[in-house]
Amino acid sequence: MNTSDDTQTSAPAVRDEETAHALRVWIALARAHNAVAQLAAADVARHGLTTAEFGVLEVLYHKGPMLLNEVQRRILVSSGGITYLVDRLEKRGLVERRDCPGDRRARLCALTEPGQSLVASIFPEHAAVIRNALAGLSDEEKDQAVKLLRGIQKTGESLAAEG
Amino acid sequence: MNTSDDTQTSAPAVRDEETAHALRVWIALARAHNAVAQLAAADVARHGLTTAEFGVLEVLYHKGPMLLNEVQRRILVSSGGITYLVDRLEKRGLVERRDCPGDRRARLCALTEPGQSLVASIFPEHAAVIRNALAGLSDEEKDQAVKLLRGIQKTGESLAAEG
DNA sequence: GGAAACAATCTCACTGGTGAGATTTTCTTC
DNA sequence: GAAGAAAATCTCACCAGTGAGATTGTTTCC
Repeated sequence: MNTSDDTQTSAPAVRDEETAHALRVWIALARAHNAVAQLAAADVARHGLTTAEFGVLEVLYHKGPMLLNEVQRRILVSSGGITYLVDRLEKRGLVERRDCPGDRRARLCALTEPGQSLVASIFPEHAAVIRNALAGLSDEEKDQAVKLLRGIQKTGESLAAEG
Repeated sequence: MNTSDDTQTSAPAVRDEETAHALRVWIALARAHNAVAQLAAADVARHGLTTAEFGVLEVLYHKGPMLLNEVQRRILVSSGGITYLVDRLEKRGLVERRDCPGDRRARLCALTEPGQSLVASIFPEHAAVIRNALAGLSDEEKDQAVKLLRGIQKTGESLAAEG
């Protein structure tokens, strides 16, 4: 990500410096995310799950039954995607749809008994994979990282919101 | 990502604490990445490009012609993916394949003249989008973030390498 | 209490990307 | 210098996920 050939632009050097810093962060962010995501994906793949599928199971495990809507927002897929995803999990008997008392448009999504015990058996191991992936950072560094990353998220999301 | 109900596990509290920290970092990393990736994708989409397509063009722009192989490693797609990606860009006349002098298995990939000027016109604007997305962090915080993220990447990649 | 705006889900055609294996060329080692 | 391992790319069948629009139900507001 070399910007040293931008000498023909009229932007002041300070701004170029800031841009260069920002691009470095973005590259580092993408690579770090990719590295961890690959480990996470490889781990859940051993149980025949994609990360999205595991995400659904995990959120239902920790938060209980939930509208499709909410699951969708939490795991960041499209409306068509959540239907497809829950269809797959339902076919495998890990999840079930229930009517939502008080709103007949909506469906609740809940773990079945087999789904419950699958997550219970997978999750601790998966958490250990994540712990190892981040073991290069001390707890203080992890706190720092969370703070910085949340700052990035916040700015990004507010920019996305305004268009 | 609530782990406070793990009281039945035999893991010591210290380890649980480390795991909880790690999970928080992983969540924050995923959300921050997603927020910036969405902005980046929306920006390049205005020119009819996906992020992967832009990635190819950008790396060729900054590093010059390159084996398909190298492009593939840099933008993190599969072998089938890079063929498909370069096919698409080639059909649009933004990129061309050339024979590699000295190795008849390999193909070089290079920007065409239109490709060159497209990237030249898009890149500064795109860099500005990234700068804005990360404007919530001071330059010192950006440096910190890069350091922490590279640490995560390194651990992740070495874990992936060993299996 | 009816109309219109809004909300939750689902359908469907499509696309970006994967991964195993095929093909061609190069490197290594005997 | 021949055989086999390794490398670079491509092919192809497949799949997860998207997004526009349809459907059904709810809320709001006159």
